Amino acid sequence: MQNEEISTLFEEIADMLEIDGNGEASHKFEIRAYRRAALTIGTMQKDVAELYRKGGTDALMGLPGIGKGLADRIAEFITTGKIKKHDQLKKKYPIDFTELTKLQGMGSKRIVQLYKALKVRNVADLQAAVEAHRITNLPRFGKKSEDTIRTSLELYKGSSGRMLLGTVLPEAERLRGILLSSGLAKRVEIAGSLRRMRETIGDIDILIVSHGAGDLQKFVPTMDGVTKVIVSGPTKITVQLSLGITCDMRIVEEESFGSAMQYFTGSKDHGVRVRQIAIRKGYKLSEYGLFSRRGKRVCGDDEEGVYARLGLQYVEPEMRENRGEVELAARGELPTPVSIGEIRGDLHAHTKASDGQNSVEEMAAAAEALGYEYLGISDHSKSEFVAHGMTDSKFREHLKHIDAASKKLDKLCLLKSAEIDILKDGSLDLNKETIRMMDYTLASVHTYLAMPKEEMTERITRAFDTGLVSIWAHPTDRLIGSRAPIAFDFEKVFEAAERNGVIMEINSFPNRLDLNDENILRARAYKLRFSIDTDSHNTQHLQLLRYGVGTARRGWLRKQDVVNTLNCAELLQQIGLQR
DNA sequence: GCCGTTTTCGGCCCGACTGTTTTCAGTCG
Repeated sequence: MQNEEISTLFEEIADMLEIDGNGEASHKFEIRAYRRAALTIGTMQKDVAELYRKGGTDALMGLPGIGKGLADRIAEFITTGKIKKHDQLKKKYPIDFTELTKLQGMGSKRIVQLYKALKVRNVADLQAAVEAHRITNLPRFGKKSEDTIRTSLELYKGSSGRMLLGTVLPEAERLRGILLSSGLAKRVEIAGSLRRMRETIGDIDILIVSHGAGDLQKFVPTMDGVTKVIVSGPTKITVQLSLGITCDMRIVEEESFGSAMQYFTGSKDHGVRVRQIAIRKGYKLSEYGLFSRRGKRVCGDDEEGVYARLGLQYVEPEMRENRGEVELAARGELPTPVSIGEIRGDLHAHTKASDGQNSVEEMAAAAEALGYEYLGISDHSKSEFVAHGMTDSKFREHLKHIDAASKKLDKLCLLKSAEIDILKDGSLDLNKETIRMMDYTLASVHTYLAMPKEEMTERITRAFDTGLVSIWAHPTDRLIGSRAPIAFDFEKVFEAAERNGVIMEINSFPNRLDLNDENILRARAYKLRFSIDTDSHNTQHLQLLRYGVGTARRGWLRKQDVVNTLNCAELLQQIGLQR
């Protein structure tokens, strides 16, 4: 799948244009167009190349932010593997913008300044320059800048080598599809951390039951997206993908498919615990099966059988992290995690009224197509200037519009909401009268993220104590690999949420996944409920829900812990402002 | 370079913060 590559190229073109054509007014907007398109392509879950093959550039122009010019560029990449404009700019600026811009405090201007002064082309060069203290003396840089860059480098290193779940899973599914339709494989399944829905992925693991390993060894290198073969044997083929990640394909026998899935899904620690239990019960468990002491295969063709034979409840992949799940499974006390089919609606979605890319009506149609009962429209409040946040008066008009749009729908119910900024002092960014017109509210912190822990705790609890917050959106504000979570006292904040009935959001956006699994597990100690939302900014984003559901399952949340498994009437009764 | 119930031109993502300056460039949301 080439979505990520196209998105990256567009981002880089934007970065390079930023320094290339200074001054001209039209330029600014061209840059913005490239960035908008990069976001659209980078977050859509469908294969953009397939969309092009089926519908040509016309189909591409149906995507938000893609017009004639950008559609042509996308087509150019799909057919030739390059974008001429990108190549030309890159010749002028041979710099790894993609990686360098991931560092906080580094924009295209500073990157180019460092390139011109110190020949910094990539993250490694930058690291060397920081260590040699060569940055401090540059014009408009100083001690503080060097420190900021050093901190960013540390955050970067902590996440490097891994890619976002939301980037890798669609690619793994595409590869699975190719293998299945090749006629060479009877069965193909995704295993590893992808199956466990970890927030970042180091490599793709795919298990295959084949009709003949020889053919697969010949076929795999020809697959679209495979750039290099690293290992190729009868049971294991490792390849490099153009996505920038490796893929391990293991060819296993049908009779040991279940035990292989169990083994290769992991986690390592979970596997160790399960194998300890096997030993205690007089078995030996490996990827080839569950064997008796005398070496006789007892089972292995399906995973459920392996767990059952060991006297364990089946453990869902997302829960296999050795966080006590094996012990609970042995006692038959494992909670059943919420599943995606139980979700009846999405409570966090933006529209053109603020920074979304689709209209209320378009978002509603997309939600209806997913079979949802309700969709909460939650646009930004006025402090979110960049996001076209709305003033109180604009909001009232907007809420009326939502009501009118809802009346025209057969099945779907549109809910009136807002994503209201929690201001610096803990007050809300809209007045009470406006808020009272809504069905429920989301509140979130978007500014002053570096606030000290005590102040931030005070700010958040004060917002909760207004009694006007239904859902706390993307609670920690972290961005995976690029922004650390805000600092607050979990105990005090969760207690404040408890006494005000504030629901914790699990934001499904791939670079957020916030709350994350660990924080959900912490929050479970309180009487709190959760809402799994997408934070959609266009119709495509509604598809991102599965990442939030995966995260919720990693946090052991059950159906009854998640408010958007309720039907519309129950939901409004329980979370609405008029409760 | 995109977009349109003010539609084929002329808008569009502006303001605060930070660190560096001595009047502001760069980054972020």
